[in-house]
Amino acid sequence: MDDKTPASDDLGATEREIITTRLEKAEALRALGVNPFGNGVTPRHLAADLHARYGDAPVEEIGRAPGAWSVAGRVLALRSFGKAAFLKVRDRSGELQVWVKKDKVGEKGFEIFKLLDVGDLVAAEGPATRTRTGELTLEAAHFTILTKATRPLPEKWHGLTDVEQRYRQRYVDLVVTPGVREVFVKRARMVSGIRRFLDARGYLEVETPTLHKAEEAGGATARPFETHHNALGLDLKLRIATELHLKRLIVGGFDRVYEIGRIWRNEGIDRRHNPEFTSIEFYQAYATHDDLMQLTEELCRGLAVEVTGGQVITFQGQDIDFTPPFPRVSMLGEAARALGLTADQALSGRGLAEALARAAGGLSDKAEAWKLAQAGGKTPGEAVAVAFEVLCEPKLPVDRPVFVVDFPLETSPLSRRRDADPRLVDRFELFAAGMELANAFSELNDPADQRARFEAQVKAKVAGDEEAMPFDEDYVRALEHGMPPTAGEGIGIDRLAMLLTDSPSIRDVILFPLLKPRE
RNA sequence: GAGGCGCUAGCUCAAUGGUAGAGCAUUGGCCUUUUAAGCCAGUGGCUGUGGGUUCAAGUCCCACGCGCCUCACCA
Repeated sequence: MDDKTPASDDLGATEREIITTRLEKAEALRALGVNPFGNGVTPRHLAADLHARYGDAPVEEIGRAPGAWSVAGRVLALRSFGKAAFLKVRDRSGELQVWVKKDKVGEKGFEIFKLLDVGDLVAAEGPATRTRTGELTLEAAHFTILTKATRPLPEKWHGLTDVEQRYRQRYVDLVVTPGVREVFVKRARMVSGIRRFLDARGYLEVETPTLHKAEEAGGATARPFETHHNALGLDLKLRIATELHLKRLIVGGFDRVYEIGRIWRNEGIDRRHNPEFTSIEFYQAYATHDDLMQLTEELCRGLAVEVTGGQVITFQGQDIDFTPPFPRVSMLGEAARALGLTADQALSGRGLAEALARAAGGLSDKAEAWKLAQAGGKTPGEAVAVAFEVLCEPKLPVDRPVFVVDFPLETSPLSRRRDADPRLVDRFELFAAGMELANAFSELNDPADQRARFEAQVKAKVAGDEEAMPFDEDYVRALEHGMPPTAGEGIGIDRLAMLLTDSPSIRDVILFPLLKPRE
């Protein structure tokens, strides 16, 4: 095979033939004076412009004002009849049928057309009409090929069904798989909706470092990626959260800040986890976690309406009603109840180990039972969190988003203690469809308390907890300068996008999800 | 990290352990109102990779690779 064919050794004969033929057509186009990879052609219209102009107008009405339209896009289907053909052309706005006829486009235009393959990018100009089958159509007076596609698209009817290939070759997936493009359009609309929502409330969008020194890589419980700066000879970690820097900015006087950005966690991959994902964190001074609950309800309802058109969305067959207020479920209360204890007994640890063992004995799932029994050796707060996760989380309502409230102190190293009960913190998590979507709390701004919490984290790390936070001395120093009473929240953008686009896997809402290299 | 399932033509899929097939695409021919266009005739394969069992392996066994699902970890 000649040296113009890409990676010839890897090609089967069929594919080689297709590519070779298309490259020959590209040469033939050059012979006709058409650059098969030219540029400088700007269409004056979009497919949607014609649909908007004519709507359902009958052919006679279109004929009275057929216009002079100019569009460009990718050919998705080609039905040819010798001296005429119908093309399905798609641009960023939608699809439009283009009718190429020899007597309209002329000898040369038709010579160009004969070198067309499905997948090529073309430009067409001419009046609008409606064909006998009723489809709005651009009847080409001028036709040319702008870009020769040298590889074929997948089969027109079934498209690409191999999910691995869809993720690895997203450019093909976007062209041929119905709905994929819409998912990412919706995701973009969702993100811009969040920006508008917060901007309208006086928030400032900021950007904080993604390269963290070892002591900065906290703000969440997760294992970071490690990297290295050559010139500084400095080991660095990729951020696992934006939290600590954003709160430094609250100290600095930006009373309302948010950051939408990529974070990285060096952990497993599954339907709900990608190693890099996008979070939004926002912090509001002079607010409490109660204020943020209301804000979250308004935000989620608004996004549901904006992206799906209604307050009741459907996720994998399950209706979820985003009409506020969302139900509140007490982590402490429900966990204690499931254990047959009072809240005070659970928090003080009285009879807790026995209750955990009893509950574990009643479980058929051995892994879950083990997890529960192990919790007996932890602090009461940690045990309550485990008991809730094992015994209560599966029973959360499925037809509403749910706020889980009343978190124990021990699992919340950055949260402010509750005034009424310092064993608890003013924190909530938002759950929907079995996923944690958001996590928020009134922020701890007492530097001495924060110092103690960090010390506890360091102790846990020494004891083998790989996800415990490092001691961020500079963050404590910032608090010593005085952080106003503040509430903050983080939302998983990807998971919210899954929900609002009814996508079962996080890979369906990430354009290029991480996959192992082939071979 | 563990278990289950999958991997055959460019794409979508077939094939009791016995000569690897079809549709679409592609190539050639016919066709100026089609909607997965149609008709005729062709081309196209190291069956994910490497071992093994067998007279014979796409098929059975082992290992590996990649993916998906479930679980663990996690948001």
